[in-house]
Amino acid sequence: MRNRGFAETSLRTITGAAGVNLAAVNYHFGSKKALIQAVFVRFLDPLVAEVERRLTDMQQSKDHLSVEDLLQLLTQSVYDIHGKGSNRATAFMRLLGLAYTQSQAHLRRFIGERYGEAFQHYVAHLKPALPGATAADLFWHTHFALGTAIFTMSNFDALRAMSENDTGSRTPVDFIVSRLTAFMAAGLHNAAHE
Amino acid sequence: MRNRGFAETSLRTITGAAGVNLAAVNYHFGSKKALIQAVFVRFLDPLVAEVERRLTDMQQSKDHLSVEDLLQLLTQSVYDIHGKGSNRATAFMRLLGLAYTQSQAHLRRFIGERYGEAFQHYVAHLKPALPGATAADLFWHTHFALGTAIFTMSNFDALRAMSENDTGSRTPVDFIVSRLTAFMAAGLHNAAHE
DNA sequence: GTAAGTTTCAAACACTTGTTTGTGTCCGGT
DNA sequence: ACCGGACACAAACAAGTGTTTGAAACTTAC
Repeated sequence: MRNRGFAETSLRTITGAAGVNLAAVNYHFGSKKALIQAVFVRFLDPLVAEVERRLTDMQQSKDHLSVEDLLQLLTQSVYDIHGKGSNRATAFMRLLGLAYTQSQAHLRRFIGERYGEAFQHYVAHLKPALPGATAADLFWHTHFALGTAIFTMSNFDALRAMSENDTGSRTPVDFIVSRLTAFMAAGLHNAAHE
Repeated sequence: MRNRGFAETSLRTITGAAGVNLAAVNYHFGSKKALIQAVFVRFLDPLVAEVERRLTDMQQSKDHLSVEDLLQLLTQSVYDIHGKGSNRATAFMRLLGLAYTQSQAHLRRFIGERYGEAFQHYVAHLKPALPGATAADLFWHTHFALGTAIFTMSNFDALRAMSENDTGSRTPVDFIVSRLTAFMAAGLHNAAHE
C-alpha cells in the first residue's frame, strides 16, 4: 500500500490515508519531526523493555550467552511485541533506515539520546561472547551487523521482488530472517580472527 | 563540505557550490534525474571496466579465486580508479545508498539495466568460491554483503564521528575497510554452513 | 563582418512542502 | 441553558522545489 518511507512522505499523503485533517498533526504533535519521533517512541519503547526483560531472564538461566542467543533474542522480541505476520516491523525498519541515510540529524540525535544506553547495554552482553574482539572491533562489527539488518529491512520489498524475478518464487520471511541472522552471526564471530 | 547526499540536495545548492547557473543543468542534462544518472555513469563505467580487467587477469594467474581475493579486487579497483585519499568513493557510496533507501525507483532501474550484467558476472565468479551455498543463499548473502558496504559507506562520516566520540581517536580508513571486508567475507563464508 | 548556432543568465512559472490562521463544531460542567 | 475549553476543518501562507522562458553574450563559420 505504502511503498515510500515516512519522512519522505508528505503530511497530506499521510493524513489523507489516515482519514484525518492535515492540521491535526501540527495541533497534536507540534511538527512533523515530533510526529516521526512519536512513531519511533511508540515502536522502540516497548521493544527495548522486552529486550531488557529477556536479557535478565536469559542471564539467569544461562551462564554464558552466545551471539546466536543474543541475535535470536532480538528477533523474538520484535515478533512478540509487534506481531510476526504484520508488516509493522519491516515498515519501521525502512523508517529506521531513513533515519540513517537521509539527512535527518534530529532523528539520529533523538535515537542516540533516548536509546543509546539500552544499545550499550546490549553490546555489553555481546562483548563476552566475542572474546577475541577489541573495543574498536566491537564497535565496528556491531555497526556492520546493524547496517546489514537495516539495509535489508529497509529494502525488503525491493530485494524480495528482485529475488522473485530471478528465481521465480517468493522467498519466505522466515528464510530471509534466518539467513540474515546467520550472516550477522558469522560476521561478528569470524571477522576478528584473521 | 557537503554533508548531505545528492538526490536530497537542491539544484540551487549544487549549482551554487559549482559556480554555474541554475538553468545549465536542464540545458545540458535535460533534468535532475539525468544529471544524477550521469554522475553514476561517470563513476561506475570506469569502475566496472577495471573490475572486468582484473577479473580476467586474476583468472589466468590463479586457478581458484577465493572470496577474499574477489573482495580485495573490488576495493583495489575503487582505489585505483578514483584515488585512495579522496572522498569521492565515500561520497559516491552515500549516493548509492540513497538510490536504495530513497524512493528513487528510476535510479535503481537504471543501475539494474546498465550494470546488472556486470554484477551477475562478478557473482558468477563468487559462486565456485562458496561451494555450500544454494542459488537462494548466494542471492541473499551477496545482497547482505552489499548492504553492509552501502550502509557503512553511506554513513561513513556519522559512524566515524560516533566511534571518535566513544574511543577518543579517529579510526583510520584502512582499518575500517579491512574490518568491513573481513566481516563480509566471514558472513559470505560461514552463513551457509550451519 | 555578419549571420547562424550555441551557451549563459536572471526571472518567472507551476507545483509541493510544512505550518499557521480563523472560523466553526462538539462536548462536559456549573 | 450556556459558557468555555478542546478539537476539526478549509483556506491561506511562506518557503522551497525542478523546470521553462526569452533575451542577452559568446563562439564558430562563411
